[in-house]
This record gives sequence, structure tokens and C-alpha cells, in this order.
Amino acid sequence: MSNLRELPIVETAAAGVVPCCAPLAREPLTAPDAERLAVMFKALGDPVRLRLFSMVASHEGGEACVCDIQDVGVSQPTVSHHLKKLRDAGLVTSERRGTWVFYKVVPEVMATLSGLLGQKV
Amino acid sequence: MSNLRELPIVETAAAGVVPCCAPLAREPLTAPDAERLAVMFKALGDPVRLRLFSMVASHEGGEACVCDIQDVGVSQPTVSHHLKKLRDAGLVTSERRGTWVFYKVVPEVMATLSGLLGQKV
DNA sequence: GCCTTGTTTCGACGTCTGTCGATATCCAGA
DNA sequence: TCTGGATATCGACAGACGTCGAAACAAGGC
Repeated sequence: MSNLRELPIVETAAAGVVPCCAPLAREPLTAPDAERLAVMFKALGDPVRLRLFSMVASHEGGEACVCDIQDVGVSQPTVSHHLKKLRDAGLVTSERRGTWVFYKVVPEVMATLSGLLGQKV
Repeated sequence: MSNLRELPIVETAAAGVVPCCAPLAREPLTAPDAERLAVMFKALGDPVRLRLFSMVASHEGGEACVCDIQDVGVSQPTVSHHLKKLRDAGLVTSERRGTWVFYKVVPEVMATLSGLLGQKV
């Protein structure tokens, strides 16, 4: 009985259903759960993407313009490519405002992942 | 100044230095930190590996024989390959006992990752 | 309408990754 | 010492991935 199904993973922004104690260490993940969660971990599994994610997460207001974070040592198209990956993985959302595009971290993501690995959320 | 350098990442089993509040969202990761952490996330970024990791973590005693966890839908060499990846990423350790090989989760890993993403550890 | 700046998409390239079957290694019993 | 079960390594292959430059798209200012 996977209580992960009730976790606010990716698209399901469920209410307040939260795990209590590192579900990942309480019982084996089911194949479907692993499938969905691995998407997130994989997205964070590239150094450039991890930095971009961290830059967005730590930027004031919880969101960042692409222009603010594109200095990570790769070309600008590559940055865009990585941001798209993060978006496809459900970790961030993007919004165009005038000339610029802003990325922000999906609120539930941090709680989901840290709740999955950690003791308390 | 990246306080992640003091985190017990992979090989550094430092004493009790622990982050307070989602470092990943407090300040941008440095490139070297991102490099090291991405290795862990990447290792968890495959569904089969994530399940194996979860199976080891949730197994009684905190360790599992390969024979206990190799039923994940892929061939035995593939399981061995994935376990090696998890080991190389510093997430698990292995130990041969007689005929069997046991894997266990590196203790600091859960705290490191959940502390990185979460509020409290 | 036409530039200019910011961002995404496209096409291509080399490398990495997950998977397998076959084979090798390790160890406990007989 | 031989045999059999448990894991690991090897070699190969298809597909995914990260990267780039070039080109396309979007929006604002002239």
C-alpha cells in the first residue's frame, strides 16, 4: 500500500497529505512510484541543472529571470534546454512577463522530496 | 561561502555539521558542490536504481542481500550493474558475507539529501 | 514597419547509459 | 578437488543525453 500515491507529486497538488518518516526507507517503492520520482531525481542529476534549480530556488521572491541565472558556463541555448527539462520534470514553472521569462520552483517539490528522504516535513 | 563543503557528502563522514534550512534554497550551489551532489541525484534518477535503493533502505536491519532485492524486472547482470552505480555514487556500501553480498545505505546520505532539500534534519 | 534584445527551437554531433547474454569469479559443501 | 549457487565483469548494441551554432520566435522601442 503505497502512501506515496497521495503525495503531491508533480501534478497532483493534493491538500495536506504528507508522509511522516522517510517513506523511501519505510517500505519499498512501487514500480510506478519509482518511475515518477526518478523523473525528478534525474532532472536534478545534472550539475548544470542542479545549479539552475538552486539558483531559481534561492533567488529573491522565489523566482528568477533566465537572464539572472544563465551564467553557468554553458551556452544560452543549453541553459534553455536544461530549464525545459526541469519544467518537464515538474520541478519548476515558467511564465513570460514582457520580454523576460521567469522560472519558479513548484512549491510542493521541496516538501515532497525532502519528505521522501527525511524524517519530518 | 558554501556551507555544503562541511556536509557529510559521500566520503567525508564529518562529525555533526548539519545545515539548518534547505541550503539548496538559501543560496546558489557552487559548481563543485553541484558536481558532487548531482552524482547522488543522478544515481537515484533511474527507476530501477531508485527501487533498489528503497528496497535496501527499507529492508530490516538496514541492509539487504542481493538475492532479496533482485526481483525488479531486469536481468541479474543489470541489477548488479545498478548496485555498482549506487555504490560508486556513495549511496550504499557492500559487504560479502559467505556466499552472499549485502548492501546497506550509507547513513549520512538520507540526512544529507533531505537536509539539502528540506527544512530540518 | 524595422531593429534590438531576450528566449526558444532545430539539427547535428559525440558521449554516456541501460540492457542483455555469455563468461568469469567467489565461496560453501560434498 | 569438484560442483553448484550467488555475484560480478565483459562486450555489444540501441537509445538517450549534453552540448553547440544557426535560425526562429516574441516583445518592446524607434
